[in-house]
Amino acid sequence: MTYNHTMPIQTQQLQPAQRIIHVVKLIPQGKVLPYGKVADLAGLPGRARYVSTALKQSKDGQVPWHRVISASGKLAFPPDSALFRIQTELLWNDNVEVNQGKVNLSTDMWQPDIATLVLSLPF
DNA sequence: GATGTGACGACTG
DNA sequence: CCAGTCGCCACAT
Repeated sequence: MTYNHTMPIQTQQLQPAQRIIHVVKLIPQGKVLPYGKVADLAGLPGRARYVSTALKQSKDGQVPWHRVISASGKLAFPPDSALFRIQTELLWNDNVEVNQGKVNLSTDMWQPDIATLVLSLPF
């Protein structure tokens, strides 16, 4: 079929928040990913804060939200908060060390290869 | 629109 | 390292 500009190109359309959740679900056990990187992989550069918004709204227990951390390697919650303690425990369950509220990004950050992304991202 | 609020991130001292 | 500042962007008021 020849291209007709009157018909829109058919692409897999997922809403931004859905794409964020999709990316977060790809983070393997034992690895973490900063908010900004999640946004990048979701095709939303510069929208790190939107990642936290989307995660907060998704109360789906299937989303490994605890694997998303700040770019500094620190957990994003205040150390005295309940969520901080929960996230710390979930990360330890993943076999990820959390010391002083921080994880070792050089060893524990997810670094997917291009092929994995091409095969995993439906957009 | 204007304004305020974040589970952010880059920069600075 | 850290703490503060500022830019950023989606959302709620």
